Amino acid sequence: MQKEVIKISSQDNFQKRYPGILAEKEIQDFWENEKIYKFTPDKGPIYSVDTPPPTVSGKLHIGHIFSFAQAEMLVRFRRMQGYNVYFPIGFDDNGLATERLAENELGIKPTDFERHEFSQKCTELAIKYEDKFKDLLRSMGFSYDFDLLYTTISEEVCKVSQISFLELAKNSQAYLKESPVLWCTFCKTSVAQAELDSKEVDSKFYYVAFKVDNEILEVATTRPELLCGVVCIFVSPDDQRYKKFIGKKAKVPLYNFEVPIMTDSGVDKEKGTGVVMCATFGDSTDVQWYNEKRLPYKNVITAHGKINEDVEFIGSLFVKEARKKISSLLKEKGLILKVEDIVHSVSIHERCDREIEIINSKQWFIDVLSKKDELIKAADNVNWYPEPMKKRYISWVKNLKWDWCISRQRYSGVPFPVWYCKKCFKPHFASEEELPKDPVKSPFSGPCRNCGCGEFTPEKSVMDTWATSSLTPQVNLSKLRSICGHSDKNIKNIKDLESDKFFSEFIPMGMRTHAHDIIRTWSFYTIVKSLYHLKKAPWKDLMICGFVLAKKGKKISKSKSNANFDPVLLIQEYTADALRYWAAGSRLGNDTFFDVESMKDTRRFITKLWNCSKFVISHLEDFEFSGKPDKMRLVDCWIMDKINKTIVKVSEFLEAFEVGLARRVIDDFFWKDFCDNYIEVVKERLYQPDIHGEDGKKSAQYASYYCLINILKMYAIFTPHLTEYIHMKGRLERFTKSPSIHMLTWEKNLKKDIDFDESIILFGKELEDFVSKVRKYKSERNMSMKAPLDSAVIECSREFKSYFEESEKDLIACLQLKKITYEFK
RNA sequence: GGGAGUGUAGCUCAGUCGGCAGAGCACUUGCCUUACAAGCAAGCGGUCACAGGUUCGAUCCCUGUUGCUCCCACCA
Repeated sequence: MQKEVIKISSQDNFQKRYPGILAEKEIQDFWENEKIYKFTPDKGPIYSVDTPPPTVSGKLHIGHIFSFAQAEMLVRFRRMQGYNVYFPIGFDDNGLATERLAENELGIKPTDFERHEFSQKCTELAIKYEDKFKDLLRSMGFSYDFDLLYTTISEEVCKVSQISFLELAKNSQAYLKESPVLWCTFCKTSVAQAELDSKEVDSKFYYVAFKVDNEILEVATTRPELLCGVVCIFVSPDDQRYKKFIGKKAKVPLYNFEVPIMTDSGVDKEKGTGVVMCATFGDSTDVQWYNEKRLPYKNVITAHGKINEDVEFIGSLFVKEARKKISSLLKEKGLILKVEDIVHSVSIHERCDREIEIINSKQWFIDVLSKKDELIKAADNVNWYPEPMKKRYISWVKNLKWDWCISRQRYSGVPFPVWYCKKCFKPHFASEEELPKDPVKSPFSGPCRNCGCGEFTPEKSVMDTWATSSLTPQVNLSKLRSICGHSDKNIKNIKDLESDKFFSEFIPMGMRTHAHDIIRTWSFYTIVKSLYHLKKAPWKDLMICGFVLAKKGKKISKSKSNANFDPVLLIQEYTADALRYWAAGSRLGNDTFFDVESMKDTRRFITKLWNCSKFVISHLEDFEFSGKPDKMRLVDCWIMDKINKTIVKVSEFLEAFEVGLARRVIDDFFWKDFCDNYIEVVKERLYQPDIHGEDGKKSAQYASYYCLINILKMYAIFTPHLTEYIHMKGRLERFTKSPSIHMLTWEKNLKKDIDFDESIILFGKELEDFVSKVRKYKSERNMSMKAPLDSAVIECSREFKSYFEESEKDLIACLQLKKITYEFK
């Protein structure tokens, strides 16, 4: 038999069930209308947050939601500590990812347009997606101030990015150089080391016969198509087998030109035949040798991934066709001694998964290799949460092999404000006043400062998108200045900001947050830029979140196979608060799984908090919140001390960015101590003041209100809609004097071991044990919890007897006892 | 090959700065109890990866082994 709906009070605003998604919509509108999260510069000390601008490449997935949610909880915590939180959002809408989106969605090719036309189409498309992103972020209850929004393709951001470039170029920290670069022949652009992935591929080891005088020197290679580009042969210096060849010349098969045989300790005697051919360029070792040994350069592979047309046998063929052709030619001539099937890993471009080549090309670089030590030291100026993530950064920096190539032969991106003299090729830069500048659209005026020539070609490359997003602290600073009415006109150098009054307050920013996959890009590049420009750390704290993995241990990507993880649908089905509560379920930095089953837990929580609040609030009708009553019952003192202790513990975890551990502590208190024990024990005192006295009711009202409001405040960072809805519908504004739960501050000055009476917390423990013992007795006998018992024995410490006596009436009522007797432990 | 994390109940994960091993889910049993059956109470369930060492005592500290995950290197 189901119970009838119980009427709580005449003014009851509480539906039987929390209305979920409807409530969330109502609350989001309320926040927006009341501008609850609006940033106002002069409201107090600023706590600024550098949030990751998501790449506009289609959809936001559950992984974004997971890490964004964890970070946002921290932001809410800071806000409720009284900080004036600067919490912006940006979108990264320039770069290859957005180009790909435009190509796929609009069915267009960049080569069919002028650069700025194609770029324009990308931007228009990006705006469409950004609106969707915004809707989703809003519907998650993320408390950004959308007025602080920036996009990386915008003029203001372009300007910051170009200023950075000019300044680095001026200081020779950015330089133009023709040299071997990592090159994607599919995307037809240079890329940086950070954009490489690797992949295991099936391949073949060809054992090829080189001739030295009249002897055969066997060389194993996976890339016989590069024979025409061989510039040297290397053997290990202590390899006895080949001692006699050192210093001689080897004749390259098919092509019959001669190359020197040299030694290098990097050669692995065990691998292949222990003889390596060095071509320009098969891999990064070739580049290293080319640089170290000053080897000649032979142009084999073109930007389009074909063999140079002048090459005999394989000219104009794609690399893989060329490989086939060369290997069959070698076979025909009996120059292949053996072919071995192998699996080896190759570098691929993260955007297209195609194999990377190394070609000679003129590009802009930012020097990082010569500053490795400083960059490693710079890691110490930031607090890494969790700490071990710092090691990933350090190992990345240690292993860097390439300066940061920042020019991309692409379309959508920040242009380089540079023109080159047609005659002497000297680069000429735009002046800071005219930024942002697209040199393709506006010609350079004035003669060449080197040769006097009047003709120039614009730099057609655009910048790596990270060259811009590495400046988000500066972008945010610039935004702050502009909303404060300070123009950026006088800012010619990023360094000029140093004298700015906002600079010292804003930089380093309070915290940066992102998932661990972009340590080598976003963290690293931002640290590079701030080391060069600002000479200080970009942020104080760096919070690094984990990933959401699909069940198989696979990364969830944007691919369709993971459509059941679509956040929009999940919010519809389970509410944003449910997703948020789930997101707070794991430790910082740890990867997690998403399983719809886990949504059951969160639904259970939401119902519980709703019902608990309903109960407490229904007993506050005649409650006046005017300080602590004189006579507080001990049980009430206990629960208040217990929640104070909980607040301290939760704050400690949040200070360490551990939202998951923090939530667990609140859950324990809320569910066990407060709901299952405290409320049950004081219930009758609230219902029956005629039996238990008006002061007993007042004491219970005070304690239960105090706990409820603090429970709501703590949960407000996790489930902001639910807690706000309770605050609103429960008319808690009567007591809090605040329109929103999110404008309240957490209890302050609760310091560990100062504000609590430890003995009363021990008493509470014994009280809980006693309640549990009686319940167990009834449960074991299949009795109803309501069934009366003639007597029960409290086994307690002697010192707590008087405490228990004071609480006897509560216990008798709660447990339906007739008599209580005591025994001492 | 180098490094980091991790291995605790069927599942997901806490925890112990060395002292009887914890939660939620799942499962079993019972219970309508003036908030909540989307609930409550109780129960079942563990060689704390393995092997040594330190210790009165080790799941925790140390050494080694091993499984898994990730980062980096490996690309001839």
